[in-house]
Amino acid sequence: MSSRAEQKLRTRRALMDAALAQLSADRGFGSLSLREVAREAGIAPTSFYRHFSELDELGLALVDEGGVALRQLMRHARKRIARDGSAISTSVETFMEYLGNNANLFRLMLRERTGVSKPFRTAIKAEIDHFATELADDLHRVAEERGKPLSDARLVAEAMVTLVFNQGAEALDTTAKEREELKIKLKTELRMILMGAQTMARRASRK
Amino acid sequence: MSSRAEQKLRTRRALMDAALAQLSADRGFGSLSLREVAREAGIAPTSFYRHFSELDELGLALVDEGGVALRQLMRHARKRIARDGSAISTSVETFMEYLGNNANLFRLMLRERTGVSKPFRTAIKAEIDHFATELADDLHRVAEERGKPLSDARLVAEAMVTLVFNQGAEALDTTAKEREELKIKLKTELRMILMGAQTMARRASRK
DNA sequence: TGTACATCAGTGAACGCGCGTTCACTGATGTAC
DNA sequence: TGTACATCAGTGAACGCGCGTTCACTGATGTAC
Repeated sequence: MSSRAEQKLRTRRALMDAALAQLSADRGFGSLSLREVAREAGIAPTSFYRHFSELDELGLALVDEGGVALRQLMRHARKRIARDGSAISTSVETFMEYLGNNANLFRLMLRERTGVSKPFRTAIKAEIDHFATELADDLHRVAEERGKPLSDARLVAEAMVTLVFNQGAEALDTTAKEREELKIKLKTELRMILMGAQTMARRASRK
Repeated sequence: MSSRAEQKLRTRRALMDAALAQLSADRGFGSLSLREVAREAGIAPTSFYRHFSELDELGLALVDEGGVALRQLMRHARKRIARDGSAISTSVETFMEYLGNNANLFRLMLRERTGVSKPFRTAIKAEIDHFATELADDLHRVAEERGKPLSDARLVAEAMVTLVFNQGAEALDTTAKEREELKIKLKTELRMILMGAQTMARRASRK
């Protein structure tokens, strides 16, 4: 690649990093300004347009990266589960690890998922949907392997994803100690859903 | 009350209603401006300060009203449950009814619950917390009455509230048909949690 | 390898806009006597 | 009941500010021959 093209990519990255760096519990993507992001990235406001046609386009590029992180997370969790067993506990641990290592990326995903911009909501919903679908497949497969049938794996997966993401959002700005408590709560909640779904499946087949 | 004081209250209400009226799927409280709300309420921008010291103060007044709506909702649901039984189904129906009748008030609560302003988050968390506490009490009481012990009623209540509020947020901008499907999903999810919690309690006591 | 030309990331000045907030004011309503 | 004064919700002009976006430009990098 030409050094000019490389430099362009570097500036693009600087813009995305600058936007990410501004996010916090009290700062959403919606409150960023193009001028501010450019300033933080060290370029003139007008140069922004060499990389994105508007600020939201940068945001959607970040959402894409968030989707990549989610898929990595799932791959990683599967490997660990294959090694250690204990699907729920390992999944929660892996999720919380990723959360900590990509705090602002997840912040963006978690907040804009229910945010004000339709393109953001749509893009993030698609990523989470994909996540839920993979989880549903896993649940189904494991249920077959263990001979413990499950009622409505897809619905179980969606409920789990809802709980995981909500607790994740809470975990973002808490102390390590509170985070440990959140993990325990979350694991218990997930186990309840799983047990409930197994019970419902058993009762349904007994009829 | 003096007619002057009455008039003041009327203007205050007009401001709050104007703000509420601007909310939608694509419009959060954070994107409102003081000037816009005043314009919509039919007063000069400067007059706004006769009623609130800043826009957020108006928003927090709306959150208070949201809290009142939540408590009404719970009272209403209890009455209907006492009459009709079927706690989960009746609760979900009542919740969705309230949601439809106070769409923008709930929109505010649901969105700002994870929003960018700390005072909003704190105030809404307190309202939802109160809601969860009451639900936990109910769950506990019913469990005793029916002789079906429950593992960790508070945690069950929190998980239920999370699921109800998330599906509620989704239900706000859907067709009547999709909303019916959401209700069914939600009821099933709540039953799974409840059953799971009962199963866990039984297993724990068997040891 | 050297030269002439094309590309294009980054620039700085300039624009019009809606914003929050201040200020001194007006005039209807309320109150004291 | 009438009068003189106090209160205060609502006003309009004015301010400075940061914003997104346009434009014609510069000069380093890339390319064709």
